[in-house]
Amino acid sequence: MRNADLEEIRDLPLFRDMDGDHFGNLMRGAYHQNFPPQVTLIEEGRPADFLHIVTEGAVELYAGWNGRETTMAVVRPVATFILAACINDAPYLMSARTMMPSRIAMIAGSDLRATFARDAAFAQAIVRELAGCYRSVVRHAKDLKLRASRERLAAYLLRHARGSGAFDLPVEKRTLASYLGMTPENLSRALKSLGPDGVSVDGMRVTITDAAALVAVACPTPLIDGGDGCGDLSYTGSSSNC
Amino acid sequence: MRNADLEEIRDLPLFRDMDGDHFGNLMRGAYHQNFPPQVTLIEEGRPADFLHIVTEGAVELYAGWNGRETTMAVVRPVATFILAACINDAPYLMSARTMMPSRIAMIAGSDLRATFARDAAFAQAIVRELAGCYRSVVRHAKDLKLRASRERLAAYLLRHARGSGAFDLPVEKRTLASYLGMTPENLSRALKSLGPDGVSVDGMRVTITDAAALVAVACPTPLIDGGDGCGDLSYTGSSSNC
DNA sequence: TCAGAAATTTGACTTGGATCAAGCCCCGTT
DNA sequence: AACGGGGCTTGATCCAAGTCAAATTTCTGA
Repeated sequence: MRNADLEEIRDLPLFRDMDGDHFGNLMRGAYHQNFPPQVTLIEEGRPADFLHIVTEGAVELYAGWNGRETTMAVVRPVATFILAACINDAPYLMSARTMMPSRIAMIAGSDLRATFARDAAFAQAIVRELAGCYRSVVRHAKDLKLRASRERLAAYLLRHARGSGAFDLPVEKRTLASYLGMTPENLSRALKSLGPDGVSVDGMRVTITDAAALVAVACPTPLIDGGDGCGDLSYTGSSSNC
Repeated sequence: MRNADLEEIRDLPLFRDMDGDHFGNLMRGAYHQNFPPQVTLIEEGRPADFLHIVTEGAVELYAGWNGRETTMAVVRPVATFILAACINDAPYLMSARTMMPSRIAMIAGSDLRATFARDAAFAQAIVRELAGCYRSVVRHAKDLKLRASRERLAAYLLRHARGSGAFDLPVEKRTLASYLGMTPENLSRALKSLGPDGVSVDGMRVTITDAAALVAVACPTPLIDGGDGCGDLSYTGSSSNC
């Protein structure tokens, strides 16, 4: 594994505070590979053999049932995913596929479990990580249960407008639709319907023309939209999606 | 605090393996109180001062937004709740109220954080607990996103039929409806509509008259319905709802 | 640069589920 | 036994969102 990659991984909150030797051991037993787009990395139901870390590209976490499929999250560098399944040595609850050419590091789940039993600092980091992930899914569930799809979309746009009033959607619209729990057709119409509420769309480019009006639709609250960290569709940086 | 209660709490997977002195210290700083029904124990948004443990009765975890409200889980003895908020020293994401006369133990969040930083076995137990809770909410989200309400209801009934074909609903129907993300009216109609699919209802009593037919509707799968532990509406025993 | 494929949008239509409004039933109280 | 209240059911209606189909734009690869 390249030194630059090792440093990036070491910098993650998950690994930052752990013992250096332990980190070294963990990484010695790790793989690091390039994958083309649209490759399935993980299939739900399979035993959780590896903790995955995206170092380049982007990975979609999704779940299926009875012929239907839904996007649960998108993971961007540098971040880990499916930590929880590895810790519990339980089957993955979500599948994962690359969305573009990606570079993925894989750490054996057994090594992970052995290490966190020995390294208190690592165990603490895992605790914080998992607690953050848990809260992130709770927010997602609240979003789904408490808001209508138009409101979810409005809130999503506000979460991503951060300061500047214009930004590019981080994923294809059909993926966004799936993440928000609606059909692409409905997303398209909902976007248009938000025109009078201060949203203008051109391709992937979204401009908030009237933040106050949009806020009135979305009623954003940190208890749903807030981030202590990981989770949302475009999250980039040092956190994980379990 | 009564010795019997202490032992019950000590028996939880969360506290079982930790150092005896640490457990003692934790409990010395803890409260244990009786509450009448319909008392609000926690309001979402408040700082997470205490880890709560139900030793008797039942507690509803719910969340609100913009005048709407939804039930997220019901916690029964002996189990903890809102662990994640305490660990992260972050605001509660859910409110909690007693559903009947209940007895609740409360452990100061600061004690909790101090102890898990010092006690590796405790940290490990927390890791497992949180991983289980995380997976439980992921299942809930998958249930909401992938199944229609009739299918969710069918799956719920199968989860609770465990062996015998008849059981009593563990909560009022309106609470069940809210948990399943539908209105009481819709639940009532959905229950009736499952008649031809092997469900007969009399008040709180549900009888599965044709499990195969119901399975055909629900398509149950461990990746949504499975339990590695906590979460569901009627879960009783040694686990938690973070 | 162009052909073909994929993604998005639009339109017409259907439907699952919400809403509103009675009415019913169970149950504990007086 | 009558009363009252809450929860549950039923019926009528409405609306958000899904489905199906076709047109259009965007992207991609030869």
